[in-house]
Amino acid sequence: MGKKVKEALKKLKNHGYKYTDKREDMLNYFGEYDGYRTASDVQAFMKEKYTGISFDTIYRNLHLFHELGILESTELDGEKHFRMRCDTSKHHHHLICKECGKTREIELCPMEYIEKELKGFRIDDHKFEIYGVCYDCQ
Amino acid sequence: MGKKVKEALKKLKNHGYKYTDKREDMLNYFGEYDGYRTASDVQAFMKEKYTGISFDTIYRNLHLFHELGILESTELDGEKHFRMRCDTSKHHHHLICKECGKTREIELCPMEYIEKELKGFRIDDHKFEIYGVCYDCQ
DNA sequence: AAACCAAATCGTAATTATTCCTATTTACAA
DNA sequence: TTGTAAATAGGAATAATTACGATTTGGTTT
Repeated sequence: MGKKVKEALKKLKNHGYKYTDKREDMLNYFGEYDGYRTASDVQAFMKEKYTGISFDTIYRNLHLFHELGILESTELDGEKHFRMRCDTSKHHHHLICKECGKTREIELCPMEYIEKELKGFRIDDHKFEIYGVCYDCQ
Repeated sequence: MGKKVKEALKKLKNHGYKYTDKREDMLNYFGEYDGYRTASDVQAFMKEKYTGISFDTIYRNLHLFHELGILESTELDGEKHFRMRCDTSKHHHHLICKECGKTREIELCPMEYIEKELKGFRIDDHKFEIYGVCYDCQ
């Protein structure tokens, strides 16, 4: 089990959430995949072992993990995608493969270079993503 | 009627599509709003005049306009948003008000500054958007 | 102006991702 | 071991979007 999964399980416990084998398996799934996965990807994986697993369980846990900062998420083609949170210390953006969801971190954040254009707007959030096809998927 | 709407109607005709009053009204709606609107916004507007207008008509025309480059689109909170295409000549990005959908163009495109990070990826597209609340909505 | 035909529209059903709800089960603390 | 809040199953509900057969209409041709 990866370090991030161990930390995530500890974080769950610290916040008073219970340990379940399903949660551990979901976390391991993300722990072993360096990219974005949809709820439906997770469900497909979980069904192998837990044939009767419910939507509710998948979605509830995804949202919980996201709330706790274990996962980060984005929306691609109308579907939410989740991935294990990158090194939490630094702000970053991603290059995302539309085939496999795998990512590469982008160092540059364009917000640093923008000041004068933001006058009058209250800025809440921003998104910078590059989409394409990674080496392995080409 | 705005210049862009006139051009759009001409473009429809040039591509062999028919003129309809519904299309003209939809185009005028976008022509008069400098920001993003959802299918449901358009529908609400169109229902005022055409009480029985169908989803199909709204969506078909939105997609057609998008295909022809009359509208540009983005996805916010799981919902497609459309706006009249900005000056088609130059690549740009947007500051988007989450309240009213109105936009401000951003001059800077971060892609210019990124080269070394893209190796091995085939780049198809990118998204740079800033979200917040505009002056009028605050 | 009448006829014709492809395009446009209506009305509604189907689809997809997601959320919600209630009854039941389970983790784990006392 | 027992109590209880959390977690889950199973399925219904919602929301945005797409699909499709039947009908109507714009615009061209006769």
